[in-house]
Amino acid sequence: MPEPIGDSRLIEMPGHLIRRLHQISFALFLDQAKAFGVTPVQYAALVAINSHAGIDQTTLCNIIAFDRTTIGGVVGRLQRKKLITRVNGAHDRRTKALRITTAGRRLIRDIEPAVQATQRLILRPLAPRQRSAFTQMLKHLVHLNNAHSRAPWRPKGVKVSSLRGRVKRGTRNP
Amino acid sequence: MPEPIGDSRLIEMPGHLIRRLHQISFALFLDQAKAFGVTPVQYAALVAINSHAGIDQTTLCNIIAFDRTTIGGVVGRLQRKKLITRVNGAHDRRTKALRITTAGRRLIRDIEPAVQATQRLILRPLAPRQRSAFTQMLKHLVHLNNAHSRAPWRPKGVKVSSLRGRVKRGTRNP
DNA sequence: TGCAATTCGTCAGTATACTGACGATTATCG
DNA sequence: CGATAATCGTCAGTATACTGACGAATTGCA
Repeated sequence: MPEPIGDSRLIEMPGHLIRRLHQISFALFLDQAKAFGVTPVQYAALVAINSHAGIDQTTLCNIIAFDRTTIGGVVGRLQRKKLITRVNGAHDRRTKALRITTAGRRLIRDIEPAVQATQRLILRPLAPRQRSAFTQMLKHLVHLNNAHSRAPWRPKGVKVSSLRGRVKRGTRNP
Repeated sequence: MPEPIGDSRLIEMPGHLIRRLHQISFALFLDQAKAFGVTPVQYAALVAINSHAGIDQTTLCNIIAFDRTTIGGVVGRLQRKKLITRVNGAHDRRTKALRITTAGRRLIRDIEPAVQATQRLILRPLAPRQRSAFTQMLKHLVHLNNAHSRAPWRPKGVKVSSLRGRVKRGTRNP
C-alpha cells in the first residue's frame, strides 16, 4: 500500500507548477501592459490578425491555438475597443473577416517594450544560460503534446476531419 | 524603427508557450482521470484538505496558491460530490472548517496512478535527464516569482498586512 | 447536379481566475 | 474596555477555456 499523497509532494508536481507559472505569467503581463488595457490573449489575437489581414476566426484559432468557442468573445472585445474590424466574409459567407485598425497597429507598436519586459520578468529567476534552455524545452513540450488540447496548433489547410479520432479527451464534471 | 512583431515571434514567447502548456497539462489530467470526475484544481484542494483536517478556506488558499474568491466554488463542488464536509469554524466563526470524507480519501487513493501518469505524459517529450531539470526550473520560477500573482503561496502564519504594498498589479479591462 | 458530409460561428452550461467591495467577526492597541 | 484595524467568506462583474450542440453555408462525392 503506497503512502497517501501529501501536499508537499503535490506542490512539486509539474502540472501544479505549470498552473502557477501560468497565473504568474498572466499577472506579469497585465501589470507591465496595464496602460494598454489588453490581456495576453487579446494581444496574441491582435498580432496574428495584423500578420494575416482578412483572416477568419477558425484559421486564427489554428495559428495561436485558441479554442473556437472562446475566440468569439476575444475578437468581440477587440472590436469593442476599435482595435480590429469584423465583417462578413466575401467568398465564404459562414466566416467573419478580421482586420486590424490603425489604433490596433499603434497599440502593437507601443506595447512592444512592455511585452518584452514581461518575457524577461518571467524568466528572470533563472540563470541567463538556463533561460533559453527553458524556452526550448517549453517549445518542445508544447509542440510534441500539441494534439492533447482542444485547441491544437494546425498548419494551414489541415482539416479537422483528418484529425478525428486521434485524441480522446475526458469530459468535464457532470 | 523596429520591425513590427509577427506571429512567428509571438508563438515562441515564454508567456504564450506557458499558456499552451497549461492548457495541455489540464487536458491531460482530465483525460487520464476522467473516471473520477474531478479537475486538477479540485484534486489539489482535496489533497491539501486531506493533509490538514479542519483547515479553513483562506489557509487552504495559501497552501496551494489559489485565489480566495475562487476557492468557494471549488470546495462547494467537492462538497456537492460528498468528497469533503464544510462546517462553521468552532473557534473563529468567520471560517469554515473543511474535512475530507471516506469517499474523498478513497478517491485520492484510487486516482493516484492517473495523477502519476499525467505527470509522465506532460514531460514525456523531453529526454529523461531533461525532465527533472525542467521541473527544477519550474519550481525555481514559481518560487522566485511567487509574489507576482494574486494567490501567492504563504508560509503558515504570515499575515496579509505584512505583505501589503510589495506588489502592484494592473487592473482588468474596463 | 443533388445530397450527404463537413465546416463556420455561435449558444447554453460549467469551471477557473481575478478586481473591487461588503458584512460579519476577530485581533490589536491605546 | 472600547475603538479601530485586520481577516474571513462571499458577492457582482469580467475574462479565458472547454463540452456538446445547433443553424447556416460550403464542399465533396455519387
